[in-house]
Amino acid sequence: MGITKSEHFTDKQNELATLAKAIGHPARIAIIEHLIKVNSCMCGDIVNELPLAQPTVSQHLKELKNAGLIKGNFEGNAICYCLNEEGFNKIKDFFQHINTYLENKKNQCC
Amino acid sequence: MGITKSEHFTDKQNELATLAKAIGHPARIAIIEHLIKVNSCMCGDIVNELPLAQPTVSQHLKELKNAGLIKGNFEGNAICYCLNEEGFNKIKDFFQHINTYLENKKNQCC
DNA sequence: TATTTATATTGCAATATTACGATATATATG
DNA sequence: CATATATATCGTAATATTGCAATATAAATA
Repeated sequence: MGITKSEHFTDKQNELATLAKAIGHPARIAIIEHLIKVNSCMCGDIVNELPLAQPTVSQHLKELKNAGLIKGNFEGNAICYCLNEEGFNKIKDFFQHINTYLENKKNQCC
Repeated sequence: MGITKSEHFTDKQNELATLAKAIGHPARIAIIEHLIKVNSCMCGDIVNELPLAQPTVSQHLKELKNAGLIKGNFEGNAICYCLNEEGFNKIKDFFQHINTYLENKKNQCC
């Protein structure tokens, strides 16, 4: 059906899924990596950096913004984007939990 | 178009996107969390744990397996699933990179 | 205010994902 | 081998995502 039954899962699970899903596209990975590289930049720079049309990039930026992974400020008539710490902090705990588990695990069946 | 132009991105970017996408569903988050909680378990336990039909769960398990995030072994006539360290290690570096950046960043526009 | 520049939104076609009933397959055991 | 149990696959409907051309909007400046 293409419709996720999110009402059956916890808020935390849905939130993590939303964050991971937002990261789950190569164009959005590329945007995140570019923002790390240059610290912050104009939206137009990202459009030039990616092999996608401007409306497509705008859409990807919107998804990252909605997920809380980036934020943008008007700077003149352009918009300056950069990473949003809040969003990444939410995922951090999840992966730390997993890593701690993986480092200490024993007696697995596989 | 619903078709990701993966040929325009690096292998690394596509790989990370695939991993994040696999995590990007609450049912698959629930599966990962359950496997951490019980260390390893029969496929049937996961089916009982989730509010989804058996074929749907089977499909989610397949996606996690294809992404390299879980693995399964036959144990009698059932299958024992557990986390696959390899997959999670690939994401780990990405997030560590981001976290290191976020902890040291300065002079952002936003 | 008119123009330019930068970004967002709309509308739509192509493709992907989610979900599940029905069914197939694989293993264990009688 | 027949049956039971566990899991996977198939087929299909509903919905979501991706991508872009066309267009709208917002801010700066002439």
